[in-house]
Amino acid sequence: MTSHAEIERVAFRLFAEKGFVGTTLDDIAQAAGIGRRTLLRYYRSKNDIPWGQFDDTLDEFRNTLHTFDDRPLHEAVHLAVIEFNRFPAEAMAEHRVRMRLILTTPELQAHSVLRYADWRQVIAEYVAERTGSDPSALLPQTASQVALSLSMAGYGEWLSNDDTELSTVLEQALRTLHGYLEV
Amino acid sequence: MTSHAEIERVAFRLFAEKGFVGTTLDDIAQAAGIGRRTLLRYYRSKNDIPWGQFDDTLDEFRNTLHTFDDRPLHEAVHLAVIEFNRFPAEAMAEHRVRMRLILTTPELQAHSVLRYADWRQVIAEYVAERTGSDPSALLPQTASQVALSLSMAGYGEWLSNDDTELSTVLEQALRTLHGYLEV
DNA sequence: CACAATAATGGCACTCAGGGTCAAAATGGA
DNA sequence: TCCATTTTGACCCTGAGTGCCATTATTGTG
Repeated sequence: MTSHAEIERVAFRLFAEKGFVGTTLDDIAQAAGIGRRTLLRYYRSKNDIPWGQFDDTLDEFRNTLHTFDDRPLHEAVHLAVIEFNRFPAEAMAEHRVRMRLILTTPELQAHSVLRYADWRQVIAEYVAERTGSDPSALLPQTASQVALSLSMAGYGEWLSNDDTELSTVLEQALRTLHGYLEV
Repeated sequence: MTSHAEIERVAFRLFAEKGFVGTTLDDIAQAAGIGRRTLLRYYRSKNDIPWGQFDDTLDEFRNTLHTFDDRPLHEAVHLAVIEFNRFPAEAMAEHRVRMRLILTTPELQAHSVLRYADWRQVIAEYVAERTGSDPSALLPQTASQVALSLSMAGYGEWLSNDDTELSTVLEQALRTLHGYLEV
């Protein structure tokens, strides 16, 4: 019996050994004891393997946003982003490995915008709903783009300091933006 | 004699006819009267073809930034971004086609982060220089990420309204961010 | 003008990602 | 146990991208 968890365990081991590019789908399939064709049914592409079940978390993200309906809009988004990036302590080590791979491998960096497009859409829809506008309008799009850019800046900082907290750097990124825009 | 301009003219015609994905490198090479191998020496990849000589514009961008050394930091970046996106009136139609292709084709959307990485780096280095910090520090990274996110939001708006000015929407995007963060 | 050095070209063969098709195998009721 | 429905993986194909190398410009020099 094969599972996503098992495949990812095997894949990450190979990525660590031979690098993402240096690992072929055949390598992963063989190491996982399944056919290459089957592997590509579990994941839409090689680039999607490191993302695991990311899409499944978006529903929860949507709910989290509505948790903050009573807060000012920008604050609601900010708090929800922080909440989205909260993981149990024992999962942080794995999350670091995963995100370091994604954010340092050019192929995966590129692919990430496609995965984050849905994430941004969740924010855009929330902002649109609260402002009575269309998700494609300038405010929802700007808010979601900026939310992503702050997350990226935060993650970069987080990955370069092993002893920082994700929630802390995301907070710092927002404060940094405030300082940058006002001074 | 083949030139980048000639190749791109041929390529964009084919992209318009058969779509980006539906056009093969063989199609382009054949239509341009060159070998596929040669085409891949002119452009690092199929994804790079729509970008033309983008990298060459970065030196000018760097200079433009220093034009605004006497302005507040965030203003200097903002003005330079607008200046970077100024094109002669007769070039705007082509620029629209180019950017619409890039921003609506998933493969090219993904690839764009790799191309924009160098653009962001120019901003990060400028901000680092003016604040006496490292380009990889949080402020330079945040500033460059946000500058890109505002540009993306602006371009989205620009592409959806044929009669808007690029400089206008970029201005609007920044004002929208201010409004979003303060209200 | 001729000739040598250097650069550009494109043909060939190869690896790898990804997708379509289909028969075999596993699964899960009735 | 038998039938129906997924799941699997083997096979084959296309297309991007790379290394290698012989051929063909191009350019500089006498």
